[in-house]
Amino acid sequence: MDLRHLRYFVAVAEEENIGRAAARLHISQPPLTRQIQQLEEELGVTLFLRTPRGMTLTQAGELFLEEARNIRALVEQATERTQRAGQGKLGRLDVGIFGSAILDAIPKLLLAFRNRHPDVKVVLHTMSKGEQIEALRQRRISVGFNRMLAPLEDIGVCQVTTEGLLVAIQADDPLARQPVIRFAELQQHPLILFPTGARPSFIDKVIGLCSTAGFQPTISQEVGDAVTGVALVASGFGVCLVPDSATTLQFPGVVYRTLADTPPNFFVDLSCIYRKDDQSPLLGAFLETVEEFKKASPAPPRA
Amino acid sequence: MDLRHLRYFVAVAEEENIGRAAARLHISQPPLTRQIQQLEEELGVTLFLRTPRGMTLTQAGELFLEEARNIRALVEQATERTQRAGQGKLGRLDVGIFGSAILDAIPKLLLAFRNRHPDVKVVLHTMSKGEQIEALRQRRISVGFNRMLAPLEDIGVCQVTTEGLLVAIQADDPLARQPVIRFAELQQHPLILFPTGARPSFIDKVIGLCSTAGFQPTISQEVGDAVTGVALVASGFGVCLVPDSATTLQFPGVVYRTLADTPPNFFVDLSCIYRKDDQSPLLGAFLETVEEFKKASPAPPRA
DNA sequence: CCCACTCAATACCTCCAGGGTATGATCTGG
DNA sequence: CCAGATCATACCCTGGAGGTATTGAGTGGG
Repeated sequence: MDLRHLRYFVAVAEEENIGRAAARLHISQPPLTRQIQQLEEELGVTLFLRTPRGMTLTQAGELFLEEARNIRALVEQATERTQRAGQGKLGRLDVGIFGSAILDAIPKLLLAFRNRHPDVKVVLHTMSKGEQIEALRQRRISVGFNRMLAPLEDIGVCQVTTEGLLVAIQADDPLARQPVIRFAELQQHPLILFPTGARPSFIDKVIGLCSTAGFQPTISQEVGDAVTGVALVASGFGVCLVPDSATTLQFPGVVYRTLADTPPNFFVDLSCIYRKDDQSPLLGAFLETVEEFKKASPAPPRA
Repeated sequence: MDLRHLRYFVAVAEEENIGRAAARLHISQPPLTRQIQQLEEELGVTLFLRTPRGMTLTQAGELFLEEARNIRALVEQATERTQRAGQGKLGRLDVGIFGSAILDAIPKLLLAFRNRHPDVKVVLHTMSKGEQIEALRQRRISVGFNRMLAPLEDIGVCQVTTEGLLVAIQADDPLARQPVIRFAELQQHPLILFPTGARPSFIDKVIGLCSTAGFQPTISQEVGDAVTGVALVASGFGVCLVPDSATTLQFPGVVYRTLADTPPNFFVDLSCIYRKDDQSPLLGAFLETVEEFKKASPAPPRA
């Protein structure tokens, strides 16, 4: 049996006349007759009563008509759904993120993606940079988000945003009175650094900035993410250098100040990573959305 | 697309290897490769990732695999169900019956049919002899049950049972003291006759018997069916001649007595009727059951 | 009562597509 | 670097789907 048989059968059942059904199917009458006979023979069941006025369904034929319609509808639906899946409009995308990156860009990006592809289920997994790469290689995620990603053989990188640097400082600190702080002025303040974990990381960037400014920083504490860092600032552990987006974290007793003299072209990047060999249309659609997002976002701020 | 494509696709998806799948399908490898390519082209979707180790499904392929399995299962089920319907093992059989025929044979017969064909829904419609024939012609029923059916051009008849004749009489009637009553002894008793409606009927048979016995009966009342007739006997309206099976009707104050001298070969028949041109396997199966039933039943009693 | 009409069925032909064999291209593991 | 595995390509062949012409059967109107 063949889907063609079902199509023909339904046509004949609906027209109750082989000639008209053949016309509807854009074939001639004799092949249609044969196909129907073939179908009946294969099933071993008489589906139609031949009357001088045409064909009428038997009880078994009535039943088979229902089934045939179901099957055809299911086939239609299957192709439609599969095509949507093939275009990255249907399916599931596993995304690795790290704690404090959820602050600004990622939610907006994911929202944009959801709007474009409402039937894609996006599943977020919080994991560190190293875990993300491992998970990519094991195909447990398709995309990861992180900062300071070194290029790798099998992993592609796509920069999502660049941000400038701010300093989070206690509101009652004398320096907080200045609208802009010079880097060297931080020398006497103990630094809270993040994230712990795989190096190189944001930590190294901050330490590098200090040496450029001519001093060795006093490290007060290393913490996992920006949120914890700013919380420690509120508690008086010191100051903390954070990306622009951290300003969405409003802590009582903490203010953010611009740094006057970060080097030109300095920025904190947020990138997403993916398998270079991943041809999945879902990944393609996602990276497309990332590109759109970069275009729509304001140009990277320069310190 | 074709059911063949689905079968091939499922095999490849399960084997994850075109060569093995081809072996399983009893075809050679190249045609299978082509069929898969064709399927992908038609859908416009990459279903498999070609790796040096074989084929693995893409996300869209995974989805299509599910759908393909569903479709194939549905096709299987459809053919199976249709075949059962074609063998008269599945479907619906509308049966016309008349009130008091439900007494003995019909329930047993329907029970036997239900046991043989548990998935056939038997729908009973109470209707008179004339209505049954009309309903057969309009295909509203497929089988009718009645007595004294004259053969017709388009309607086939099949005798189900033959029964002897009894007389229902008040228990305190003097005649009731005899175990056997001769027909002529009924001469003084008013008769309750049934059924009203289309002639010839059981009524004519009873009147004929009376004339044979040499008297003109006094007609007390004509009623619709045996149940009502026996009820009137209980109320003292007279006596009522009924088929054997009426003894299942136990009314207080009514007894049944054998008639000593009904003519040889006399019987009350119960037959079923059907369209001669009805080729439905359901009808065939039903008539088969009727034949079985007749064989299994005791030979027709002779008065 | 017969002829014209309507359908389905049959006979026969053509051609494409599905299947086969042989071979190529590519990657991997010893 | 070679042997083996795996998918892809090239090419041929045959069965079957579709086409045309015709027959067969049953119906209704004149």
